[in-house]
Order: sequence, then structure tokens, then C-alpha cells
Amino acid sequence: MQERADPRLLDAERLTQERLGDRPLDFDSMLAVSNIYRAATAVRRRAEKGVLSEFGLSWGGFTTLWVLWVWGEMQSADLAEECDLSKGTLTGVVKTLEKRGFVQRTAVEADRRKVIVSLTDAGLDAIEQLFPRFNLYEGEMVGDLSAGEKQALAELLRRVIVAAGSD
Amino acid sequence: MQERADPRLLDAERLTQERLGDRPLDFDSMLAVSNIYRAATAVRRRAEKGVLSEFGLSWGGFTTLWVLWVWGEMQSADLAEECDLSKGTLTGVVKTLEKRGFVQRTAVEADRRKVIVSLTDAGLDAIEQLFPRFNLYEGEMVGDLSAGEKQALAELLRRVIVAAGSD
DNA sequence: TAATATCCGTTTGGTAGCAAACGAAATTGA
DNA sequence: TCAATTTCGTTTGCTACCAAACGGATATTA
Repeated sequence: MQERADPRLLDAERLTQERLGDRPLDFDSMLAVSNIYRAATAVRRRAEKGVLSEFGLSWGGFTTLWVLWVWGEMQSADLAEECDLSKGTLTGVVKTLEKRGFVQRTAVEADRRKVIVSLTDAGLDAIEQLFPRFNLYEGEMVGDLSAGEKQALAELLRRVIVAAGSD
Repeated sequence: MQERADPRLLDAERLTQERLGDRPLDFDSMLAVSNIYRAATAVRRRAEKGVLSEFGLSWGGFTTLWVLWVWGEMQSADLAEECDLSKGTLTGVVKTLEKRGFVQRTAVEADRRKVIVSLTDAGLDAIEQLFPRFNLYEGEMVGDLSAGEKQALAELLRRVIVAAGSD
């Protein structure tokens, strides 16, 4: 068994099998997890070098703009939660977006501890222009997959997110 | 159509559909890509907070140890390539691993520009102990999936990696 | 050989990311 | 009402990450 290397395996996967194949390991889980990470890195890098760089945005900056666009202005803590960032990190990302003129921070009168972050007109312009192009990129990156396969992929990942997210 | 929200959708996905559902966007690709990223983040965080923290390792540090374990000692540039890191980043990661006593750097006599990175005895001990436990974690994180589903997931991601990696 | 070009790992300067500590502001409770 | 607690966003200190610049070492070519 395993006389021939599986041609669908990436080089790194194949070598791993050769080196560790005799150990009692859960290879299915290993390959699934490592490919999740590799795919995420590839996707992020591609997007950042492509569309996002034209707008001077990182992945995190883009995500933040996108969340504000879809959900509307929100308080800092909720924004961090929704962007899946720690609140400390969000402070930095918002600071960068402020420099670019894409978002603004507004003190809340009723509770002076709170801050509302919202898109500026420039920020709205940017995301309205950017997102359709980003979405085209997304299409290219998963372009090999049929619609059904994309949905299946999303669904499988959804279950991983739930399982990995609940400690 | 879409009268009822799909119960399998995560909250964020559902809201996105509501807010952007009337626009001509490629939702299948969007959900696939964003779930890839969310899953990777969840998986990484879980591993770093769990097993990896016990050994004082980041995801990148672990990956580096793992590559050296599977492939054997290698020259810096090749190690960076295999870990999917820039060479500048690798310098930092190796520096941290050196502090922990897990790897060592050796000058190459024949070509004094080059540096070979290899596991120390302590590094070998660490990865031999660590990897089986890491692998159990991987199993938990994708534990909801059957063996066939894990393989299908890995295969779908493999195609994304190839498509997104080739610019 | 020299001069030039290329190759290697490191350094630099920037953003991103986290946890934990912090200070100001609100809330609770006695 | 005032002290203790909780809840905010920010700051701090650290690692990670990249691209680009750098400087030393090797190759190339004249």
C-alpha cells in the first residue's frame, strides 16, 4: 500500500507521509488542519498583494472596513468582537484606518468610556469600490471549485470553526 | 427564496446575506474564503493557547521545529521556503528557538554565506513529545468530521492553495 | 585577475497580533 | 454618599510577519 505517491498530494504532504507514515498518527486530521492554515495564508497574501495594496489596506484593515459597512457604525468592543480581534489590536487597526481617513472615532456623550467607530465618506467610497473587486479575487482563488464544492467547503469549515472555537 | 435563514449559517454569514443579498456578488466564493480564514485563526489560537504554550512555542516556532524534524537539518533559505515564511521572518523565529535551546545554527565551511539550522537534542525531545499531542489537538479540532470528510476538506483546500498560490 | 553581478542571511522599519496592566468612567452596595 | 467593583478603550511589552535595504561572500565575465 502507498506504493505510488498520491499525485494529488502536495510535495510537503507527500514527504510527510514518507517520513512519518509508520507512526500511529491521525493523518487525515493533520492534513486537514495544515491545509486550512496554508490555504488561509495563501489567500491572505494574494489579496494583500493584489487589490488590498492598491488601497493601502491590510487584511485586518479591510475586514474592519467591511464589518462597518455591513453592520454600520459600532462601539469599539463590538467591532473587535466582530472582526475577531482583541480590543488592543483593534485600537491599532482603527488608528491606522484613521490615518488613511477611512474611519472616525466619536465619543459617546451618555457614557464617556465608550467610543463609536464609523466609516467616513472616504471610507464608504473605498469599501464600495473595493469590495466588488475583492469579491472577484475571492472567485479566482476558489475558481477551481464548483458552486457545490464551494458550499461544501464552507460548510465543512463552519464545523471546524465551531469545534475549534469552543474550548 | 431565502425566506428562512439557513440554520447552518453562522451569525455573521447570515447578517451578511441580509445586508448584501441584493447585490450581484459571488456569495459562494465569499463564504468559502472567509471561512477558510476564520477556521485558520480559530485553529491557530486554540493550538497556541493549548499544547504550544506549554512548550513556549508560537505556531511559527512549532512549524519550524516540525519541518526540521521531518526533513532534517537544512539551510536557512530552504527552511524559510518550507515553513512558508520570508527569510527575514525566519531569522527572527530561529533566533527565538535558539534562545529556547531547540535549534542551533552552524556556519557552512564551503560557502560562508550559508547557515545550516538543525534541531538540538532538546529540540528533538520537544518535538517528539509535542507532536503526538499536537496531533490529538488536530483531531479534536476537526473531530466533528468523518475521515472521508476530512479528506474531502483537505482535497478542496489543496485546490485553493494551488489556485491562490499561483499568481 | 579585477570589476561586476549575484546570492545569502541579517537588519531595518513598518503593521499586526495578543495578554496583561492601566486609568478614567460608570455602577453597585452599604 | 462614598468606597469598592466593574466596564470601557488605550497603552505596554512582547513575538510575528513582510518587503526592502544592506553587507559580506561567491560567481561571472572581460
